[in-house]
Amino acid sequence: MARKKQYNEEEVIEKAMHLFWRNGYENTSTRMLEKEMGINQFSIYSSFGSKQGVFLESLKCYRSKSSVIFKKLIDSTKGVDAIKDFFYDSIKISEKIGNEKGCLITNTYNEFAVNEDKIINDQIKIFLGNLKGLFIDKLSVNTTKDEETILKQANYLVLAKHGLAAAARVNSEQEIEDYIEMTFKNI
Amino acid sequence: MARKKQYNEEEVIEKAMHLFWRNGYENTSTRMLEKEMGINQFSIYSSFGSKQGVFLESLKCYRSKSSVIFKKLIDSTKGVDAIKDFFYDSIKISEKIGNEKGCLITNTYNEFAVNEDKIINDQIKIFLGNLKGLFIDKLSVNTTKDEETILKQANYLVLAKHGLAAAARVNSEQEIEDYIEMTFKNI
DNA sequence: ACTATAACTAAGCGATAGCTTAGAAATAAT
DNA sequence: ATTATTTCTAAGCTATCGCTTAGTTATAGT
Repeated sequence: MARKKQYNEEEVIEKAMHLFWRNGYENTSTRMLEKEMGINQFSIYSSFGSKQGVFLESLKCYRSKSSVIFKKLIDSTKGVDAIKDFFYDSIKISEKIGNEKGCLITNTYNEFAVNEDKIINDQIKIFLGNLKGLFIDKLSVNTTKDEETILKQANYLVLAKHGLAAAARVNSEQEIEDYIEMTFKNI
Repeated sequence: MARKKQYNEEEVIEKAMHLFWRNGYENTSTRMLEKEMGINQFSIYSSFGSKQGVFLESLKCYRSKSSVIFKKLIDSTKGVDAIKDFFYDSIKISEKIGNEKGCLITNTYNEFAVNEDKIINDQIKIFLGNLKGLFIDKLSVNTTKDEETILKQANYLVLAKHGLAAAARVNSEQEIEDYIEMTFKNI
């Protein structure tokens, strides 16, 4: 009964994700989005409601793109080494997904820690909470460790992942490898 | 021959520093600055030239406020333990300086890694370069370590400091202590 | 007391932000 | 072919951004 959409919502969100990844949330304007996504502001707003809506969909897209390495981590029986692999994988997947550096989640965490937007911060908290849960699972493979140690190490690893994402933006491959190896020496 | 300034530039910059610390650079407007600093936009611009000028002076103020713990690190002969003390001190001084959380330098690093403002990024690079140099000095107290190990460990510690600043914003005192202890376990 | 000069206030500048809307264009059902 | 409905384009809305300026007020030197 009516005209069809001339764009695919998943496709344009992927383009938006790259823009947010490169520039951050605040430094991405709706004009930049309409240029990158290839559709008009009207279409953006009718499909996603708001700039925040586009961003939340972009986060969803990011999670879906990186689900491969999460699945690998979940399925692994290697314990701590599975987490170490995950650290290496997370660098590789960033290059693969979009030839971008760092991690969209960490960038968002850093940007919104100061900003405070409840909806987006909740998303990040859920994401990091899940990550910590996964780390706890893998650390628990070693049954000689008590619960307290496991919790400490999981907290440590989540924060180490932040350092890794920061490193990935500017440091060399060798430095990143050094950082990962050093991190797991302490576990 | 003329009227005198009704404000002290150092005093108003300290107020600006707190505002930038809490909100970040982009999320601090000149209207917010004039309210917090207690002076008119005209006065801000005649004293500091631009918003960036106010920020650069705020960074200078931050460095001067935290110089105490840097001096302690420089003067110490305790080697690696001096760096660990510095980690603990940096948490304490953040509370002392302004009852603020995290680290203005790290916040700035995170915000401008995406943004790219050459002058401000240079300031951060200098700051982090100096920090790494200090870490190398202290690690070198242990003469059994080869140069390569020292460089790796210094890089690691600079990145660990990022994780620490992130942790300081949200985590509990106990979690922060755990993180620091874990970081220095194998150094 | 007068004057020159700097610091003050408050209004406003152009640019850009997120978002909306009026009207034209397209299409599935009749 | 007509119609109902949705998508599209392009212009424009209000708010806020960093920054400037016109005009007033205060003060040190004469």
